[in-house]
Amino acid sequence: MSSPCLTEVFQTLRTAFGPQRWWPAETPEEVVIGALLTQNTAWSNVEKAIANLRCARLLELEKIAGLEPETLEELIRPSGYFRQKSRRLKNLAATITAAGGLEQLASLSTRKLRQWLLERNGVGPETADSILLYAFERPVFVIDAYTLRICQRHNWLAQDAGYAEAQARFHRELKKDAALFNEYHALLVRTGKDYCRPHRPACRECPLGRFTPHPGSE
DNA sequence: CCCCAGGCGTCCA
DNA sequence: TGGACGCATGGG
Repeated sequence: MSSPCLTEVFQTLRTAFGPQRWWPAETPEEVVIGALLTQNTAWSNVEKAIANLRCARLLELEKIAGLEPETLEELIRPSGYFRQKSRRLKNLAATITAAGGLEQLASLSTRKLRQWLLERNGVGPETADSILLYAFERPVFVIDAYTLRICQRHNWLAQDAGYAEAQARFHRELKKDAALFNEYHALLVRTGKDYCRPHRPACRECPLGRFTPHPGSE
């Protein structure tokens, strides 16, 4: 079993953990902001930054686009890399606002929209796909460090598999359903946080234990 | 003290 | 084209 059925994996996680209710945001604009701020950063730190923005009534792209860079830096400081992220978030907010907001961008095809997002400074594949899935509800599977680590550790993917390869596997094998992709990715993050840490053996109670191939069980 | 977190851009061989 | 490196805070 070097290639388990990904639908079966989903059912197992869904039964083990229940619904995850992602993305933890109240509006699509908040998803965009959170997606940028959470890059290589613990979500607990992003929450502090989001709280600062909410408290200042600045949790909107149009308002962020008009802030002084130093002002934004201080608000998002807890989320780390605050100078980079301040510049990138302001640029992204200004570009989206200039384009007429998320509602206007929603008229683009998923392919065009992904391309448009990837052209923004500071927006790579995971950030773009997170925005596509969780802000625009497009059926695009998000690959993150947890997803890659889980798939590699269980030998569902080659050890050197990258973003595109992992995403292709999920797209090939699953029905293109935004609600499914939403829940699936959230469940993989949950699983990774609890059971698939780097440099730590797989935890015994990991619900995915039975999907791990044993030596000689080819 | 250490390592890690829901990445990305740049630089250099 | 691919591997190192910088970016920064906060928690375990």
